[in-house]
Amino acid sequence: MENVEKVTNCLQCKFQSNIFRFLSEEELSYVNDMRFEVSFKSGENIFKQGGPLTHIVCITSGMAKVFLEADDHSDIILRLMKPTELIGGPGFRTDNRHHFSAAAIVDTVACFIEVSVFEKLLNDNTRFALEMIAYLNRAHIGLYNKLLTNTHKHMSGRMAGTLLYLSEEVYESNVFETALSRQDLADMSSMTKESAIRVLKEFKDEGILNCYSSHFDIANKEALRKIYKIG
Amino acid sequence: MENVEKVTNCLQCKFQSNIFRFLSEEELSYVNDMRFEVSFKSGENIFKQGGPLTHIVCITSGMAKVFLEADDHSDIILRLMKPTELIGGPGFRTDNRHHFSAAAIVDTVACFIEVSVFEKLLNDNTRFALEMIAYLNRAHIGLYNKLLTNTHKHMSGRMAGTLLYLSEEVYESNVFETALSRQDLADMSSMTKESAIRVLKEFKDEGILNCYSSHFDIANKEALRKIYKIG
DNA sequence: TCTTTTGATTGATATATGTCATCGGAACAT
DNA sequence: ATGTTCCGATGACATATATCAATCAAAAGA
Repeated sequence: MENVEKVTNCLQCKFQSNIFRFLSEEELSYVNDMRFEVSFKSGENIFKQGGPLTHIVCITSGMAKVFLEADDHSDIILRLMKPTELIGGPGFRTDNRHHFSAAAIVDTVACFIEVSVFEKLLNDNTRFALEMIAYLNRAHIGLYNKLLTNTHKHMSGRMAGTLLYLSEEVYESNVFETALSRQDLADMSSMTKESAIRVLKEFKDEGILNCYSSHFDIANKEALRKIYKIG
Repeated sequence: MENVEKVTNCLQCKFQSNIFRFLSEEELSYVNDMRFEVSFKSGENIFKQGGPLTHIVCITSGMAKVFLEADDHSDIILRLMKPTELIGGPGFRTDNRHHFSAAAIVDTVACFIEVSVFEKLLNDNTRFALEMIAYLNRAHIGLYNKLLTNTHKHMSGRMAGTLLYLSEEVYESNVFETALSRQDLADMSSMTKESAIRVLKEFKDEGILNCYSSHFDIANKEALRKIYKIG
């Protein structure tokens, strides 16, 4: 029972619902025996796009950004990972490589589980496999949204989307301190750092947002939502 | 054995490898009994974004475009579906809705299989479920590419990507006739119809491409590849 | 303390891309 | 034959966004 709590604590994937809830106690205990932890300092890579996908990673404490690296060295930040969130990757069961990079944005502890452990669980437990399919499909829906937003909305709409994401899904508050730089905010919104700063200033001037350095305070969320919706 | 051929013929998913190869003969025959065909005229919707996801669809003959519909009524064409390709959708095992639309671009026959049939197969056959996960992951990799291309490349790079996709993955030839309109090409490349026409003209002027109305002939594929790569 | 570096900010300017209006031709219906 | 509609094509123009250069402020070393 101790094992169960320990693992569900570590592994439960809040973001996309807990895909571990269908594991038996033995299975959870098995995962727990096989996992190990690694510490990362802020800014360090947890794994690297193009590198071998040997382990599935679960954030235990801290926060990480997951991002695509383009040929021209610009990045697209796909999402932020909080404790208990799981980072798999589409290389699983395909080419066994990472298709995005992950980096700690504050000091972070992550727990590593061998890919083979996952494969065993999926083989043994059908319900778990179905849950994994659902998990992947939810990720897919998120990507469709990102594609629509980043290709069909203007800068203010994209930045509004980023701020709403941070406030609602990451920090769960209208007021938050963030370790993200302006460049990070730009990489989340598909624009240059300068444009990000200018859009934030616009929001400030319109009284929608208060922000200085790392402090953010969304003053008018409805306005932000409208900007996001209209584009 | 007849059944097997019939179904693999209908169902094999060439695009993302055949996920049906791990079904037993009984399972294939079960699928075959449960499927039924529907004909669509060119331009007709096969299913609609937002609508209920009750069946998985497999193109038997003809061709269809799969596309996201934005709030402002503009579209993003995700990919084209040829015979024997499968259209599922991320609504499967999540919200049971379609997250994209599909429409025939020529007269098309599609075969429908109830979602519950799929769920039964996934439940009974672990290997099939693992293959489904691999299939989803490959689709995921494709989306990352689309995201990188459509947000970080210029128009000529995006159109080059579209032409390479058509030539290599859809028509499998440097010369092809297509039912796609200029608007469709634009929707595949995240730009306006006018811009698409202008970029095609550029390619023409540079001797990279010959095209008039629905006829396309890629004269210099290497140049196109380079344009795609550089952006 | 002083220097050095890094990140945030701003302004001027260039460029890519969208918008709008127009026109011609082909397909199609009357 | 004649209008009508739709699609492709083109030019003029507007505007969104990136680029470049220059400060400024704060943090980090030395």
